Amino acid sequence: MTIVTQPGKRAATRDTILDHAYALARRDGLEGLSIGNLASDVGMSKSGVFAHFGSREDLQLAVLNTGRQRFVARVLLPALRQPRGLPRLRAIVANWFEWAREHKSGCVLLSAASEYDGRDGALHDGVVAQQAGWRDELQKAIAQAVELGHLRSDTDVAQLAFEIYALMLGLHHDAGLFGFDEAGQRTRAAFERLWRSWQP
Amino acid sequence: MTIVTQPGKRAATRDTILDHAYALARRDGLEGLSIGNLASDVGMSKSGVFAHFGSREDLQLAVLNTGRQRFVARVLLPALRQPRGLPRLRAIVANWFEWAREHKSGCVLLSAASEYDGRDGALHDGVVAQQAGWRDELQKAIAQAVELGHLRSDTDVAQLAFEIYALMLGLHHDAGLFGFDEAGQRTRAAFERLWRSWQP
DNA sequence: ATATAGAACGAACGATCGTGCTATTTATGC
DNA sequence: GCATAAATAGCACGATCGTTCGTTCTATAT
Repeated sequence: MTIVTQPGKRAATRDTILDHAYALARRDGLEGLSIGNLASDVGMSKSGVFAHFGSREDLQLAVLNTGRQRFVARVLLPALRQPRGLPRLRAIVANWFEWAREHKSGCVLLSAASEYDGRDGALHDGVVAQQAGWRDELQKAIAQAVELGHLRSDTDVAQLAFEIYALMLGLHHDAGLFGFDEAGQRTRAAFERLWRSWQP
Repeated sequence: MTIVTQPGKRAATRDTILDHAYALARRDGLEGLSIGNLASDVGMSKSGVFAHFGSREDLQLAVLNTGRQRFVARVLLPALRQPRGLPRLRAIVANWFEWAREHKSGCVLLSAASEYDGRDGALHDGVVAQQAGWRDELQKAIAQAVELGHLRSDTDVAQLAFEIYALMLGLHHDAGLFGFDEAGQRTRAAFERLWRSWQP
């Protein structure tokens, strides 16, 4: 036989665990994630799950990384297939909007940001790195739109990135507490105003 | 003697506990708040602390309420001494800005919003009520500014409230992760643009 | 001063936490 | 098919969790 039966058996199980862990962390946050809970959710023993990560903190870091990967795959990568400049930037925002719709009941990345902003340690560092990296991607897309003349040439790139991010925070916040539909409308209206005010 | 020595001895102790609990919850969130930790922080026994609240959930609700009271006292009440309309609205934003500076290492109300947005129960309901109440106050102040002609007569009150709130979320977020100073600048710049675009 | 009520303590409970360690099962390489 | 290695289970540990209960201390009222 030997299609090298399971070269990634370990990795596959780990992915399954992370899949469940991600779902649990969406509800309870990374701090609310416990190995016992996760194990019974996956259908494994506590020690079986534990062996894949070595510590709870490493598990949390892995879940954070899972969130990062999924966000990039859902929001950034599809947008990179759009032409540089405003089309790509608007695609990022549109994909992000859909991400928020799919994650209105809890986003690991955002809850991690508020869980670890006031502490220190590996998770704090991981969250800051993730957020800084995403902000950087956002700024790159904005800068290209400025260079191509799709946005006003005096656009403050970091400022616009901040405002875009703030609106998405507002969307997540209101969607989680008051429902997605109204929050989505407000966010759309705000973005239209935002694009207009940076129009060349 | 009898100056009715301590009519509020119980209430005073409760306030002391809540003061410590509020500080701990700023760091660890309401979900990270534990009675044992709190007791040793206050310098009391676990059961002594527990007796003041009856359950952990009631303690968490009391801390949430403490946060609400402090926010109102710090942000809303001083602004109510300003004349109605734009002055009052700007005072609210300015006080809120200072609140964010003082709470850059963690705000109970905001972390509670992200901890309980995807669950149900008394804490979820409390958070939603608190947030809805604050949004309502914000809208009241905006509506007055519109009525007095300080803002464009076609201003969408709920929309402006959403955008103000989103900017403050951005401030909290960036201040916690990247430092207050830059986040503060961005927020100020965004507000100036915001006021201008709703100017009559 | 003494009786009474209130507040805080101390110990214990069952449960769960993260983390080791040792079997046992399962999959791989010859 | 068998030896070997990897993956998972089982069990136990110390710690901490929220909660209960009975006791002790403190402050009030007579």
